[in-house]
Amino acid sequence: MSSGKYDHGSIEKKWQNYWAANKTFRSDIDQDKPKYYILDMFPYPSGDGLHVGHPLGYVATDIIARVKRMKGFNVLHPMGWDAFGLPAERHAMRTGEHPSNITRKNCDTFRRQLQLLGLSYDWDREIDTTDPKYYKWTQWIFEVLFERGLAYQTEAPVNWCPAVGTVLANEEVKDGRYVETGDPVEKRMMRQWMLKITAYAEQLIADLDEVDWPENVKTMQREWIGKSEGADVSFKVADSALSFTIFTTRPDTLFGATYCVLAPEHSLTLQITTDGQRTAVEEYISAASKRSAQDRMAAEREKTGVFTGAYAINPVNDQRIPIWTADYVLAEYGYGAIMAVPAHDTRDYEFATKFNLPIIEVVSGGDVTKEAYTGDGKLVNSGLINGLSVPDAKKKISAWLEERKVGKATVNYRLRDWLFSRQRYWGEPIPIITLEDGTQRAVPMKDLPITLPELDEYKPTADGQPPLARAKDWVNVTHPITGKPAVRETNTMPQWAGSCWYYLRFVDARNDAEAWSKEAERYWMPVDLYVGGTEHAVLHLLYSRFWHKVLYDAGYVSTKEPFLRLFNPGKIQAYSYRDDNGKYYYPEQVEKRDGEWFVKETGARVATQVEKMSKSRYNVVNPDKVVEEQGADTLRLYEMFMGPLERDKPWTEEGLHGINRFMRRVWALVIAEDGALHARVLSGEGDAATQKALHHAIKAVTQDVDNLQFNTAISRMMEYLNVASRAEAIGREDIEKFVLILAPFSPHLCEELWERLGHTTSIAYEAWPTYDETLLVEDTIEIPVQVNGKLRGVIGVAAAASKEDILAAARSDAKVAAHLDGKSIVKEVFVPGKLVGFVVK
RNA sequence: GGGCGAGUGGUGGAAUGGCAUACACGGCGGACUUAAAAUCCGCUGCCCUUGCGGGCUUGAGGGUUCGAGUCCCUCCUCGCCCA
Repeated sequence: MSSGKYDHGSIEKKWQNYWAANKTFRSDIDQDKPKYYILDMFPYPSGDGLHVGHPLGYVATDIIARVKRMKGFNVLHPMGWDAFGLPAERHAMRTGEHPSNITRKNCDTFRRQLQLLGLSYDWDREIDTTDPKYYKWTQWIFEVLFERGLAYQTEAPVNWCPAVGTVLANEEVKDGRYVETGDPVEKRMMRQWMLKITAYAEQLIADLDEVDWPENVKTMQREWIGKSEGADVSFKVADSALSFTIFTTRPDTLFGATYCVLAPEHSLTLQITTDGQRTAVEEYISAASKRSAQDRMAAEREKTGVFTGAYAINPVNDQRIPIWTADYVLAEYGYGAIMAVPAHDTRDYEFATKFNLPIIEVVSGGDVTKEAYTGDGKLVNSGLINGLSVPDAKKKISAWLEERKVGKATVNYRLRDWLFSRQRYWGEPIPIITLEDGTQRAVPMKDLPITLPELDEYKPTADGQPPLARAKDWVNVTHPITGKPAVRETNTMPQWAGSCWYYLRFVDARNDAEAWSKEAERYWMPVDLYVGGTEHAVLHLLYSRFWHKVLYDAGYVSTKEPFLRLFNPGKIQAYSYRDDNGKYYYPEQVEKRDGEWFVKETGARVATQVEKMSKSRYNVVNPDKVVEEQGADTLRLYEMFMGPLERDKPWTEEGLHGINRFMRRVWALVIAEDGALHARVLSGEGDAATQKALHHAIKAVTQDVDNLQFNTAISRMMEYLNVASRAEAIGREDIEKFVLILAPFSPHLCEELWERLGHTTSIAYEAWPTYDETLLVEDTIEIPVQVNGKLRGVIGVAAAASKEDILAAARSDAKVAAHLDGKSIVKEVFVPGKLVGFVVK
């Protein structure tokens, strides 16, 4: 029974069932077709479910995936879950419920919500990073790193969060607190697993030139890696056999070094401290350990520091200069020690001014009595490099240092090795066992995965060991080769691990024999388009590029870079309502009166603002509700119509209704009230204007989709609809072409229309329509006429008219003539097909 | 402090150096309706003008150009990243 009513609910359900039953979007290797791998950054399935902001990028990639299929590409478009994570573990600590239970429930919710949107994923490739069948291979990759010497243990200063009982990565700490929970974080020395990402620093910078990514993301990565060229210089400690090495980007200013600074954590700091200064230095070190790196580096913070009582010998002039310790020098950067040149470094200048240390100018060009001079100039007060420019002085002094064996030119990176272990339960176990003699072995491949043991308690042990240490039977093992007793590693991997390589698993997601087959990797990789938020611009994208390069060097993948093109969608925002006390109200609790907003119940005035959607701001919009009331097609189209994909923009209920109206008008264009095809579709060819609008729309949509400009593509389809709904007759083929170009945007509606137009197979693999350029050519065109740059008239001329005819017509136009009258024309401007201009005096 | 991006009607936004404000929302008026919703039609940047018509307008100010939202310089505001 074909209804005449646009019933989005039944239509969407019908086609979602059809796609699932027919596995319409399943993708298999097909050497005869060009491949297209389009990937969304997979989500962490939180307990809150989706809000309408999440699927913005997913809808965009879905449209591209659908268009590519229609253009004959074999499309790989998968989805999965980045499901390890702290919230599930905290839930487990509170309730004792195993984290996998809550994780499974959350994945089910996310999958259901995504499927409601009609996204054309190949669900047969769904992956879940917490599935042992998946993390078996995460462990395998860790072993690849371990065997290549890229995973090692070290005693490292770490961010320890006592409340959570684990270490945190630097990026998880802001202002001395854990960004997720706000709990305080302190520095602590601990034995930790590290990954040697620094070994790839140079390649990670260099290969950015080969990918089509937004420049700002490339810049962020370059800055994060922070390559700087300079020199290592060795300083002797006066009256002792000790020495220390510093790194400086300005070896040319060595003669201006008036003191040295060791980081509080530097191994020599306490050792060289004189008895008189010991108490002060010890107190200072203790205070510094409580501050975060970001906090310590903050330029606006007042500099602090303590004199150690010791002196260093400047190798270039044998001068004795005091050694201080100060927390603006970080142990993790360079060697944790610097030479200070206050005349030419702003932070040293600030420090020297505060503590009355001497300032010696060695580069001319500024006024060092007022501020540090960091520019170029001629070297002064600098012995053998006097008179040279800064770059020349750098070269000469570096060579001089190298000759005397007191230093050398070096490259330094801000990037540190990646702290890879966490003292948590809900992560991948690190597949390493330690024998009694302390040697460490990777667990043989045949024994992977090492699955997580069941625990009664998910908290760290009383003596501060990770939760896995509670599973005694699990921890104590026999080494499978030597038969000797050994213990398992009780640290787990950070959440980044699973997301580092999931794009590779997708190419062969059900392979139990290997992480992926060579064939599948060669066919599908690299990812042609990767879409996800800028919040992953550095970490996730840097970590996975690192793993990918290791896998490339090990011969497991065939490309140097995993993601060819990257796109960052903006965020969907929403209006929120807040009273003077900062209390938020739901949109349905407030009303607008005379341009101001009030709480309905109390009449209190509230301020409204556009903010990021979040539960705490009472402004999230639930996609389930939108789909129920207006349909998935409306939601999809609205999100694409709101504005440029890369921009942040606010959700409005009115805008959504406007798109729903468009959906209903499209329906009514094709389907009559009785459910049969509309009479206009059945009659004749259609007029030229309607056909022209169609071909304009095809052209625009084709181009705009390539550029991810979905908002303008939709505008053009609306223009077509505006023309077509007035037409008496539209050729059947023409209406089909319109349905075809709209199909990737609103697939359910278009499948239904396609069927009612008499087709028996899915629209998903129908050929993408082409446009006829000759139909777009106008016979007569309107040409604006300017006099002295101001628009004075518009003339209609034949498109083929000559320049002379058009200029004559322009001159004789009544309005134009009035502005030419009594003046002399000094110049005529003629832009074919565009404009005529006169310059008069 | 440095780098990058943005700033256009009441709102979201459109515009290879060439008719600024497409498309949509909202608003106003009308048709249909007992009425409302829905739908359809018309108008809708601002100012002056009864009208005809005229002037102004892309964060501010300058510049290049016959012509600037678009290119260049200075500045302001907001966002992000680095410090």
